[in-house]
Amino acid sequence: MGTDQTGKPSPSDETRPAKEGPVPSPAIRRLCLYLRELEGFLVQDRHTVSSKQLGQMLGLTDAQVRKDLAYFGQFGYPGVGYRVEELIARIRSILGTDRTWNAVLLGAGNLGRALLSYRGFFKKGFRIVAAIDCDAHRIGEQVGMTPGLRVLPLERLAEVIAQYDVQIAILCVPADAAQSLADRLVPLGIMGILNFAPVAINVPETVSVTSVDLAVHFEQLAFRISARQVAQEHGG
Amino acid sequence: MGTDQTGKPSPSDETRPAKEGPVPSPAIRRLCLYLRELEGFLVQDRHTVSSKQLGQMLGLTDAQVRKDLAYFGQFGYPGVGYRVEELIARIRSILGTDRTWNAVLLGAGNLGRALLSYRGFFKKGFRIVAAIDCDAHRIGEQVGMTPGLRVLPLERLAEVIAQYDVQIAILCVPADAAQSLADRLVPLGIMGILNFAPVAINVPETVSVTSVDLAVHFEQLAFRISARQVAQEHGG
DNA sequence: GCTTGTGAAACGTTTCACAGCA
DNA sequence: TGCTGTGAAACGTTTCACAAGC
Repeated sequence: MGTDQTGKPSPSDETRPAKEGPVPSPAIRRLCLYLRELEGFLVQDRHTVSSKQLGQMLGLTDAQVRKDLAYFGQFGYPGVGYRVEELIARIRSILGTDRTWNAVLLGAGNLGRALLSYRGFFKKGFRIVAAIDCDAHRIGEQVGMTPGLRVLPLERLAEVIAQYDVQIAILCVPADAAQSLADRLVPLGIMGILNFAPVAINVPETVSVTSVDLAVHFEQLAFRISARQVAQEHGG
Repeated sequence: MGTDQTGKPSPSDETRPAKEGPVPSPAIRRLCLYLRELEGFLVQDRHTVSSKQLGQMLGLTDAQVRKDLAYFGQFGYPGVGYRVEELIARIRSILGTDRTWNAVLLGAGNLGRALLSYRGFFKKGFRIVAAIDCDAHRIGEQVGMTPGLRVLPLERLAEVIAQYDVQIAILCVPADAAQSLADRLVPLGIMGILNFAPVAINVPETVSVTSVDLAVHFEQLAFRISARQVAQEHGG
Protein backbone atom coordinates (compact mmCIF):
# COMPACT_ATOMS: atom_id res chain seq x y z
CA MET A 1 0.00 0.00 0.00
CA GLY A 2 2.89 2.30 0.65
CA THR A 3 2.86 4.01 -2.68
CA ASP A 4 4.46 7.04 -1.16
CA GLN A 5 6.28 7.58 -4.44
CA THR A 6 9.82 7.98 -3.20
CA GLY A 7 9.26 6.63 0.25
CA LYS A 8 10.16 9.88 1.88
CA PRO A 9 9.52 9.35 5.60
CA SER A 10 8.76 12.89 6.66
CA PRO A 11 6.03 12.56 9.27
CA SER A 12 4.46 15.94 8.80
CA ASP A 13 4.06 16.85 5.19
CA GLU A 14 0.73 16.76 3.41
CA THR A 15 -2.09 18.51 5.17
CA ARG A 16 -4.62 17.82 2.50
CA PRO A 17 -5.35 14.74 0.52
CA ALA A 18 -3.98 11.26 0.91
CA LYS A 19 -1.70 8.67 -0.48
CA GLU A 20 -2.58 6.72 -3.55
CA GLY A 21 -5.27 4.12 -3.43
CA PRO A 22 -8.89 4.21 -2.38
CA VAL A 23 -9.93 4.64 1.22
CA PRO A 24 -12.35 2.01 2.53
CA SER A 25 -15.64 3.74 3.10
CA PRO A 26 -16.08 2.08 6.50
CA ALA A 27 -12.91 3.91 7.44
CA ILE A 28 -14.60 7.23 6.73
CA ARG A 29 -17.48 6.39 9.02
CA ARG A 30 -15.03 5.47 11.74
CA LEU A 31 -13.10 8.68 11.24
CA CYS A 32 -16.20 10.57 12.31
CA LEU A 33 -16.39 8.44 15.44
CA TYR A 34 -12.73 8.98 16.25
CA LEU A 35 -13.33 12.68 15.99
CA ARG A 36 -16.27 12.46 18.35
CA GLU A 37 -14.24 10.56 20.93
CA LEU A 38 -11.28 12.89 20.54
CA GLU A 39 -13.46 15.91 21.16
CA GLY A 40 -14.58 14.21 24.35
CA PHE A 41 -10.97 13.67 25.29
CA LEU A 42 -10.22 17.35 25.02
CA VAL A 43 -12.94 18.16 27.53
CA GLN A 44 -11.28 15.73 29.92
CA ASP A 45 -7.94 17.47 29.43
CA ARG A 46 -6.31 14.40 27.93
CA HIS A 47 -3.84 15.50 25.29
CA THR A 48 -2.48 12.25 23.93
CA VAL A 49 -4.19 9.01 23.08
CA SER A 50 -3.01 5.66 21.74
CA SER A 51 -4.67 3.70 19.00
CA LYS A 52 -5.52 1.09 21.59
CA GLN A 53 -7.33 3.52 23.85
CA LEU A 54 -9.20 5.10 20.98
CA GLY A 55 -10.20 1.71 19.62
CA GLN A 56 -11.34 0.40 22.95
CA MET A 57 -13.86 3.20 23.31
CA LEU A 58 -15.48 2.16 20.06
CA GLY A 59 -15.05 -1.58 20.17
CA LEU A 60 -12.30 -1.62 17.56
CA THR A 61 -8.80 -3.03 17.49
CA ASP A 62 -5.75 -0.83 17.72
CA ALA A 63 -4.60 -2.01 14.30
CA GLN A 64 -7.88 -0.88 12.79
CA VAL A 65 -7.48 2.60 14.20
CA ARG A 66 -3.91 2.90 12.98
CA LYS A 67 -4.77 1.66 9.51
CA ASP A 68 -7.67 4.06 9.20
CA LEU A 69 -5.50 7.02 10.11
CA ALA A 70 -2.59 5.81 7.98
CA TYR A 71 -4.71 6.13 4.83
CA PHE A 72 -4.30 9.87 5.18
CA GLY A 73 -0.71 10.17 6.30
CA GLN A 74 1.38 9.58 9.38
CA PHE A 75 0.56 11.67 12.37
CA GLY A 76 1.30 9.46 15.34
CA TYR A 77 4.31 9.42 17.61
CA PRO A 78 5.81 5.98 18.34
CA GLY A 79 5.90 5.27 22.03
CA VAL A 80 3.53 8.16 22.69
CA GLY A 81 0.42 7.82 20.59
CA TYR A 82 -1.44 10.66 18.88
CA ARG A 83 -1.68 14.24 20.03
CA VAL A 84 -5.37 14.92 20.54
CA GLU A 85 -5.50 18.49 19.27
CA GLU A 86 -3.40 17.67 16.25
CA LEU A 87 -5.44 14.60 15.37
CA ILE A 88 -8.69 16.52 15.70
CA ALA A 89 -7.38 19.16 13.31
CA ARG A 90 -6.22 16.52 10.84
CA ILE A 91 -9.47 14.57 10.87
CA ARG A 92 -11.50 17.75 10.47
CA SER A 93 -9.35 18.65 7.53
CA ILE A 94 -9.86 15.20 6.02
CA LEU A 95 -13.62 15.30 6.51
CA GLY A 96 -13.87 18.87 5.28
CA THR A 97 -15.35 20.06 8.57
CA ASP A 98 -12.59 22.55 9.19
CA ARG A 99 -14.81 24.99 7.36
CA THR A 100 -18.49 25.82 7.79
CA TRP A 101 -21.17 24.36 5.57
CA ASN A 102 -24.44 26.09 4.86
CA ALA A 103 -27.53 23.98 4.56
CA VAL A 104 -31.16 24.52 3.67
CA LEU A 105 -33.77 22.37 5.31
CA LEU A 106 -36.75 21.24 3.28
CA GLY A 107 -39.80 20.08 5.15
CA ALA A 108 -40.53 21.75 8.48
CA GLY A 109 -42.43 18.81 9.96
CA ASN A 110 -41.59 17.14 13.23
CA LEU A 111 -38.22 15.77 12.17
CA GLY A 112 -37.25 18.92 10.33
CA ARG A 113 -37.97 21.06 13.35
CA ALA A 114 -36.04 18.68 15.59
CA LEU A 115 -32.99 19.02 13.35
CA LEU A 116 -33.36 22.80 13.32
CA SER A 117 -33.23 22.83 17.10
CA TYR A 118 -30.22 20.56 17.50
CA ARG A 119 -27.12 22.42 18.60
CA GLY A 120 -24.75 19.60 17.72
CA PHE A 121 -24.70 20.48 14.03
CA PHE A 122 -23.77 24.05 14.74
CA LYS A 123 -20.83 22.95 16.87
CA LYS A 124 -19.63 20.76 14.02
CA GLY A 125 -19.72 23.69 11.61
CA PHE A 126 -23.03 23.10 9.89
CA ARG A 127 -25.39 26.05 9.62
CA ILE A 128 -29.01 25.54 8.68
CA VAL A 129 -29.58 28.94 7.16
CA ALA A 130 -33.16 28.47 6.03
CA ALA A 131 -36.18 26.24 6.43
CA ILE A 132 -38.58 25.72 3.59
CA ASP A 133 -42.00 24.11 3.42
CA CYS A 134 -44.79 24.04 0.91
CA ASP A 135 -47.54 23.81 3.51
CA ALA A 136 -49.12 27.25 3.76
CA HIS A 137 -49.89 26.72 7.44
CA ARG A 138 -46.24 26.44 8.32
CA ILE A 139 -44.94 29.42 6.41
CA GLY A 140 -43.82 32.22 8.67
CA GLU A 141 -43.57 30.00 11.74
CA GLN A 142 -40.48 30.61 13.79
CA VAL A 143 -38.27 27.52 13.94
CA GLY A 144 -35.00 26.48 15.51
CA MET A 145 -33.03 28.56 17.97
CA THR A 146 -32.03 31.40 15.69
CA PRO A 147 -34.52 34.14 16.58
CA GLY A 148 -35.07 35.35 13.04
CA LEU A 149 -35.40 31.97 11.36
CA ARG A 150 -38.86 31.48 9.89
CA VAL A 151 -40.30 28.94 7.51
CA LEU A 152 -40.21 30.16 3.91
CA PRO A 153 -42.29 29.05 0.93
CA LEU A 154 -40.82 26.81 -1.74
CA GLU A 155 -40.73 29.70 -4.18
CA ARG A 156 -37.86 31.21 -2.26
CA LEU A 157 -35.63 28.14 -2.56
CA ALA A 158 -33.44 29.43 -5.38
CA GLU A 159 -33.05 32.82 -3.76
CA VAL A 160 -32.00 31.32 -0.43
CA ILE A 161 -29.47 28.94 -1.97
CA ALA A 162 -27.85 31.74 -3.92
CA GLN A 163 -27.91 34.26 -1.10
CA TYR A 164 -26.30 32.04 1.53
CA ASP A 165 -24.07 29.99 -0.75
CA VAL A 166 -25.84 26.82 0.35
CA GLN A 167 -24.08 23.56 -0.50
CA ILE A 168 -26.22 21.07 1.39
CA ALA A 169 -29.93 20.33 1.33
CA ILE A 170 -31.60 18.40 4.13
CA LEU A 171 -34.68 16.57 2.88
CA CYS A 172 -37.25 15.98 5.62
CA VAL A 173 -40.27 15.71 3.35
CA PRO A 174 -42.64 12.79 2.77
CA ALA A 175 -41.42 10.04 0.46
CA ASP A 176 -43.60 11.12 -2.46
CA ALA A 177 -42.16 14.64 -2.48
CA ALA A 178 -38.48 13.72 -2.21
CA GLN A 179 -37.61 13.00 -5.85
CA SER A 180 -39.29 16.07 -7.30
CA LEU A 181 -37.58 18.25 -4.75
CA ALA A 182 -34.22 16.65 -5.50
CA ASP A 183 -34.80 17.36 -9.20
CA ARG A 184 -35.42 20.96 -8.30
CA LEU A 185 -32.32 21.22 -6.11
CA VAL A 186 -29.81 19.90 -8.63
CA PRO A 187 -29.96 22.76 -11.15
CA LEU A 188 -29.69 25.23 -8.27
CA GLY A 189 -26.13 24.04 -7.68
CA ILE A 190 -26.61 22.03 -4.50
CA MET A 191 -23.63 19.72 -3.91
CA GLY A 192 -24.99 17.26 -1.39
CA ILE A 193 -28.32 16.00 -0.12
CA LEU A 194 -28.96 14.50 3.28
CA ASN A 195 -32.09 12.50 2.64
CA PHE A 196 -34.35 11.58 5.53
CA ALA A 197 -37.25 10.64 3.27
CA PRO A 198 -37.84 6.88 3.26
CA VAL A 199 -37.19 6.51 -0.44
CA ALA A 200 -34.20 6.25 -2.75
CA ILE A 201 -33.58 9.40 -4.75
CA ASN A 202 -31.90 9.74 -8.08
CA VAL A 203 -29.50 12.56 -8.84
CA PRO A 204 -26.61 13.12 -11.24
CA GLU A 205 -23.24 11.81 -10.16
CA THR A 206 -22.06 15.32 -9.46
CA VAL A 207 -24.30 15.46 -6.39
CA SER A 208 -23.59 13.40 -3.26
CA VAL A 209 -26.47 11.81 -1.41
CA THR A 210 -26.51 10.34 2.06
CA SER A 211 -29.74 8.68 3.08
CA VAL A 212 -30.92 8.09 6.62
CA ASP A 213 -34.07 6.02 6.91
CA LEU A 214 -35.00 5.88 10.55
CA ALA A 215 -37.42 2.99 10.04
CA VAL A 216 -34.59 0.96 8.57
CA HIS A 217 -32.63 1.34 11.78
CA PHE A 218 -35.60 0.03 13.75
CA GLU A 219 -35.81 -2.95 11.43
CA GLN A 220 -32.14 -3.70 11.72
CA LEU A 221 -32.42 -3.67 15.47
CA ALA A 222 -35.41 -6.00 15.29
CA PHE A 223 -33.38 -8.38 13.16
CA ARG A 224 -30.46 -8.36 15.57
CA ILE A 225 -32.74 -9.08 18.50
CA SER A 226 -34.55 -11.84 16.63
CA ALA A 227 -31.29 -13.41 15.47
CA ARG A 228 -30.01 -13.41 19.02
CA GLN A 229 -33.15 -15.07 20.29
CA VAL A 230 -32.93 -17.75 17.61
CA ALA A 231 -29.25 -18.32 18.40
CA GLN A 232 -30.06 -18.74 22.09
CA GLU A 233 -32.75 -21.31 21.36
CA HIS A 234 -30.32 -23.31 19.26
CA GLY A 235 -27.46 -22.98 21.69
CA GLY A 236 -29.52 -24.17 24.67
CA MET B 1 -20.04 -7.56 20.88
CA GLY B 2 -23.59 -7.03 19.84
CA THR B 3 -23.19 -3.44 18.90
CA ASP B 4 -22.88 -1.91 15.50
CA GLN B 5 -22.05 1.61 16.39
CA THR B 6 -18.92 1.51 14.36
CA GLY B 7 -19.78 -0.10 11.10
CA LYS B 8 -17.48 -2.91 12.07
CA PRO B 9 -18.46 -5.92 10.00
CA SER B 10 -19.72 -7.81 12.98
CA PRO B 11 -18.70 -11.39 12.34
CA SER B 12 -20.34 -12.12 15.64
CA ASP B 13 -23.69 -11.33 14.11
CA GLU B 14 -24.48 -15.00 14.29
CA THR B 15 -27.30 -14.99 11.84
CA ARG B 16 -28.78 -18.41 11.37
CA PRO B 17 -30.40 -18.41 7.97
CA ALA B 18 -32.07 -21.32 6.31
CA LYS B 19 -28.65 -22.46 5.16
CA GLU B 20 -25.40 -22.52 7.03
CA GLY B 21 -22.90 -19.73 6.97
CA PRO B 22 -22.96 -16.16 8.20
CA VAL B 23 -24.92 -13.46 6.43
CA PRO B 24 -22.97 -10.34 5.46
CA SER B 25 -24.26 -7.52 7.59
CA PRO B 26 -24.49 -5.19 4.58
CA ALA B 27 -26.97 -7.69 3.22
CA ILE B 28 -29.22 -7.08 6.22
CA ARG B 29 -29.23 -3.37 5.60
CA ARG B 30 -30.17 -3.97 1.99
CA LEU B 31 -32.92 -6.35 2.99
CA CYS B 32 -34.63 -3.43 4.73
CA LEU B 33 -34.33 -1.39 1.55
CA TYR B 34 -35.73 -4.18 -0.59
CA LEU B 35 -38.69 -4.36 1.74
CA ARG B 36 -39.26 -0.63 1.41
CA GLU B 37 -39.20 -0.78 -2.37
CA LEU B 38 -41.43 -3.85 -2.43
CA GLU B 39 -44.01 -2.12 -0.27
CA GLY B 40 -43.97 0.68 -2.79
CA PHE B 41 -44.51 -1.83 -5.57
CA LEU B 42 -47.62 -3.16 -3.89
CA VAL B 43 -49.16 0.30 -3.91
CA GLN B 44 -48.53 0.46 -7.65
CA ASP B 45 -50.24 -2.89 -8.12
CA ARG B 46 -47.12 -4.61 -9.40
CA HIS B 47 -47.11 -8.19 -8.22
CA THR B 48 -43.87 -9.56 -9.57
CA VAL B 49 -40.41 -8.05 -9.72
CA SER B 50 -37.05 -9.22 -11.03
CA SER B 51 -33.75 -8.90 -9.22
CA LYS B 52 -32.70 -6.51 -11.93
CA GLN B 53 -35.64 -4.18 -11.41
CA LEU B 54 -35.28 -4.25 -7.65
CA GLY B 55 -31.56 -3.59 -7.85
CA GLN B 56 -31.95 -0.74 -10.31
CA MET B 57 -34.17 1.17 -7.90
CA LEU B 58 -31.44 1.09 -5.29
CA GLY B 59 -28.36 1.32 -7.45
CA LEU B 60 -27.42 -2.33 -6.98
CA THR B 61 -26.65 -5.13 -9.41
CA ASP B 62 -29.08 -7.95 -10.03
CA ALA B 63 -26.55 -10.47 -8.75
CA GLN B 64 -26.30 -8.60 -5.48
CA VAL B 65 -30.04 -8.76 -4.95
CA ARG B 66 -30.20 -12.46 -5.72
CA LYS B 67 -27.29 -13.28 -3.46
CA ASP B 68 -28.77 -11.32 -0.58
CA LEU B 69 -32.06 -13.15 -0.85
CA ALA B 70 -30.41 -16.52 -1.41
CA TYR B 71 -28.80 -16.34 2.02
CA PHE B 72 -32.22 -17.07 3.43
CA GLY B 73 -33.57 -19.62 1.00
CA GLN B 74 -34.91 -19.74 -2.51
CA PHE B 75 -38.07 -17.86 -3.18
CA GLY B 76 -37.76 -16.68 -6.72
CA TYR B 77 -39.29 -18.10 -9.88
CA PRO B 78 -36.92 -18.56 -12.84
CA GLY B 79 -38.14 -16.71 -15.88
CA VAL B 80 -40.59 -14.72 -13.76
CA GLY B 81 -38.82 -13.06 -10.85
CA TYR B 82 -40.13 -12.73 -7.31
CA ARG B 83 -43.74 -12.47 -6.22
CA VAL B 84 -44.03 -9.17 -4.39
CA GLU B 85 -46.45 -10.22 -1.64
CA GLU B 86 -44.54 -13.39 -0.96
CA LEU B 87 -41.19 -11.66 -0.84
CA ILE B 88 -42.51 -9.00 1.52
CA ALA B 89 -43.76 -11.70 3.87
CA ARG B 90 -40.47 -13.57 3.71
CA ILE B 91 -38.34 -10.49 4.37
CA ARG B 92 -40.56 -9.41 7.23
CA SER B 93 -40.20 -12.84 8.72
CA ILE B 94 -36.42 -12.67 8.33
CA LEU B 95 -36.18 -9.23 9.91
CA GLY B 96 -38.60 -10.15 12.66
CA THR B 97 -41.01 -7.41 11.66
CA ASP B 98 -43.87 -9.82 11.07
CA ARG B 99 -44.72 -9.19 14.71
CA THR B 100 -45.10 -5.95 16.66
CA TRP B 101 -42.35 -4.57 18.84
CA ASN B 102 -43.00 -2.39 21.84
CA ALA B 103 -40.59 0.42 22.54
CA VAL B 104 -40.09 2.98 25.27
CA LEU B 105 -38.67 6.35 24.33
CA LEU B 106 -36.27 8.04 26.71
CA GLY B 107 -35.76 11.75 26.33
CA ALA B 108 -38.71 13.80 25.16
CA GLY B 109 -36.69 16.58 23.61
CA ASN B 110 -37.00 17.75 20.04
CA LEU B 111 -35.80 14.55 18.43
CA GLY B 112 -37.71 12.33 20.83
CA ARG B 113 -40.94 14.14 20.11
CA ALA B 114 -40.30 13.97 16.39
CA LEU B 115 -39.93 10.20 16.59
CA LEU B 116 -43.08 9.94 18.69
CA SER B 117 -45.02 11.71 15.96
CA TYR B 118 -43.72 9.69 13.05
CA ARG B 119 -46.32 7.32 11.65
CA GLY B 120 -43.83 5.24 9.67
CA PHE B 121 -42.74 3.25 12.70
CA PHE B 122 -46.29 2.28 13.50
CA LYS B 123 -46.84 1.00 9.97
CA LYS B 124 -43.72 -1.13 10.30
CA GLY B 125 -45.00 -2.69 13.50
CA PHE B 126 -43.16 -0.62 16.07
CA ARG B 127 -45.21 0.83 18.94
CA ILE B 128 -43.77 3.52 21.15
CA VAL B 129 -45.83 2.75 24.21
CA ALA B 130 -44.35 5.31 26.57
CA ALA B 131 -42.18 8.42 26.69
CA ILE B 132 -39.97 9.10 29.65
CA ASP B 133 -38.01 12.16 30.66
CA CYS B 134 -36.30 13.29 33.82
CA ASP B 135 -36.99 16.98 33.23
CA ALA B 136 -39.82 17.95 35.56
CA HIS B 137 -41.10 20.53 33.07
CA ARG B 138 -41.83 17.91 30.48
CA ILE B 139 -43.62 15.40 32.68
CA GLY B 140 -47.30 15.17 31.91
CA GLU B 141 -46.97 16.80 28.51
CA GLN B 142 -48.95 15.11 25.81
CA VAL B 143 -46.71 13.76 23.06
CA GLY B 144 -47.08 11.89 19.80
CA MET B 145 -50.37 11.14 18.10
CA THR B 146 -51.84 8.74 20.62
CA PRO B 147 -54.25 10.93 22.61
CA GLY B 148 -53.44 9.45 26.01
CA LEU B 149 -49.66 9.38 25.67
CA ARG B 150 -47.99 11.65 28.19
CA VAL B 151 -44.42 12.07 29.33
CA LEU B 152 -43.69 9.99 32.44
CA PRO B 153 -40.97 10.44 35.04
CA LEU B 154 -37.94 8.17 35.07
CA GLU B 155 -39.22 6.44 38.19
CA ARG B 156 -41.89 4.73 36.15
CA LEU B 157 -39.44 3.14 33.71
CA ALA B 158 -39.46 -0.34 35.26
CA GLU B 159 -43.21 -0.34 35.59
CA VAL B 160 -43.75 0.65 31.97
CA ILE B 161 -41.32 -1.94 30.61
CA ALA B 162 -42.96 -4.71 32.57
CA GLN B 163 -46.53 -3.61 31.86
CA TYR B 164 -46.16 -3.34 28.09
CA ASP B 165 -43.59 -6.08 27.56
CA VAL B 166 -41.18 -3.55 26.09
CA GLN B 167 -38.22 -5.01 24.19
CA ILE B 168 -36.72 -1.87 22.69
CA ALA B 169 -35.51 1.37 24.22
CA ILE B 170 -35.00 4.48 22.12
CA LEU B 171 -32.38 6.75 23.63
CA CYS B 172 -32.86 10.40 22.70
CA VAL B 173 -31.06 11.89 25.66
CA PRO B 174 -27.91 14.05 25.80
CA ALA B 175 -24.59 12.24 25.46
CA ASP B 176 -23.74 12.48 29.14
CA ALA B 177 -26.95 10.74 30.19
CA ALA B 178 -26.83 7.86 27.72
CA GLN B 179 -24.54 5.41 29.49
CA SER B 180 -26.19 5.67 32.90
CA LEU B 181 -29.60 5.16 31.31
CA ALA B 182 -28.32 2.15 29.37
CA ASP B 183 -27.01 0.69 32.62
CA ARG B 184 -30.44 1.14 34.09
CA LEU B 185 -32.22 -0.44 31.12
CA VAL B 186 -30.21 -3.65 30.99
CA PRO B 187 -31.39 -5.21 34.27
CA LEU B 188 -34.96 -4.36 33.33
CA GLY B 189 -34.75 -6.93 30.55
CA ILE B 190 -34.55 -4.64 27.53
CA MET B 191 -33.30 -6.53 24.47
CA GLY B 192 -32.26 -3.75 22.15
CA ILE B 193 -31.33 -0.10 22.28
CA LEU B 194 -31.64 2.38 19.45
CA ASN B 195 -29.15 5.02 20.48
CA PHE B 196 -29.47 8.52 19.09
CA ALA B 197 -27.11 10.01 21.67
CA PRO B 198 -23.80 11.06 20.10
CA VAL B 199 -21.74 8.70 22.22
CA ALA B 200 -20.81 5.03 22.24
CA ILE B 201 -22.59 3.04 24.90
CA ASN B 202 -21.46 -0.13 26.57
CA VAL B 203 -23.87 -2.94 27.34
CA PRO B 204 -23.58 -6.69 27.88
CA GLU B 205 -23.49 -8.88 24.80
CA THR B 206 -27.02 -10.00 25.44
CA VAL B 207 -28.32 -6.58 24.43
CA SER B 208 -28.21 -5.32 20.84
CA VAL B 209 -27.35 -1.72 20.18
CA THR B 210 -27.81 0.28 17.00
CA SER B 211 -26.46 3.78 17.06
CA VAL B 212 -27.53 6.66 14.87
CA ASP B 213 -25.45 9.78 15.19
CA LEU B 214 -27.02 12.43 13.02
CA ALA B 215 -23.94 14.66 13.14
CA VAL B 216 -21.89 11.79 11.75
CA HIS B 217 -24.12 11.67 8.68
CA PHE B 218 -23.53 15.37 8.11
CA GLU B 219 -19.80 14.83 8.37
CA GLN B 220 -19.85 11.95 5.95
CA LEU B 221 -21.71 14.05 3.46
CA ALA B 222 -19.18 16.85 3.91
CA PHE B 223 -16.38 14.39 3.21
CA ARG B 224 -18.05 13.10 0.08
CA ILE B 225 -18.58 16.62 -1.24
CA SER B 226 -15.01 17.64 -0.42
CA ALA B 227 -13.58 14.50 -2.00
CA ARG B 228 -15.54 15.17 -5.16
CA GLN B 229 -14.31 18.74 -5.32
CA VAL B 230 -10.71 17.59 -4.92
CA ALA B 231 -11.18 14.95 -7.61
CA GLN B 232 -12.60 17.54 -10.01
CA GLU B 233 -9.67 19.87 -9.48
CA HIS B 234 -7.25 17.06 -10.24
CA GLY B 235 -9.21 15.74 -13.19
CA GLY B 236 -9.52 19.12 -14.88
C1' DG C 1 8.66 -0.94 28.60
C1' DC C 2 5.68 1.56 25.38
C1' DT C 3 4.14 3.16 20.74
C1' DT C 4 3.27 3.70 15.45
C1' DG C 5 3.22 2.31 10.48
C1' DT C 6 2.92 -1.25 7.26
C1' DG C 7 3.60 -5.39 4.27
C1' DA C 8 1.43 -9.80 4.05
C1' DA C 9 -1.96 -13.03 5.33
C1' DA C 10 -6.64 -13.88 6.51
C1' DC C 11 -11.11 -12.95 6.02
C1' DG C 12 -15.44 -10.95 4.19
C1' DT C 13 -18.18 -9.27 0.27
C1' DT C 14 -19.31 -8.53 -4.43
C1' DT C 15 -19.20 -9.65 -9.13
C1' DC C 16 -18.89 -12.92 -12.77
C1' DA C 17 -20.49 -16.58 -15.49
C1' DC C 18 -23.28 -20.12 -16.42
C1' DA C 19 -26.31 -24.34 -15.46
C1' DG C 20 -31.03 -25.13 -14.99
C1' DC C 21 -35.72 -23.96 -15.34
C1' DA C 22 -40.32 -21.56 -16.86
C1' DT D 1 -36.45 -15.58 -24.49
C1' DG D 2 -35.82 -14.21 -19.54
C1' DC D 3 -35.13 -15.37 -15.14
C1' DT D 4 -33.10 -17.52 -10.66
C1' DG D 5 -29.50 -19.75 -7.80
C1' DT D 6 -24.79 -20.60 -7.13
C1' DG D 7 -19.81 -21.98 -7.29
C1' DA D 8 -15.69 -19.61 -8.30
C1' DA D 9 -13.01 -15.69 -9.16
C1' DA D 10 -12.20 -10.90 -8.11
C1' DC D 11 -12.11 -7.43 -5.10
C1' DG D 12 -12.24 -4.96 -0.62
C1' DT D 13 -11.35 -4.82 4.35
C1' DT D 14 -9.45 -6.33 8.60
C1' DT D 15 -6.15 -8.61 11.34
C1' DC D 16 -1.61 -10.19 12.18
C1' DA D 17 3.12 -9.64 13.05
C1' DC D 18 7.00 -7.17 13.34
C1' DA D 19 10.59 -3.53 12.22
C1' DA D 20 11.56 0.97 13.78
C1' DG D 21 11.28 4.66 17.02
C1' DC D 22 10.37 7.06 21.63
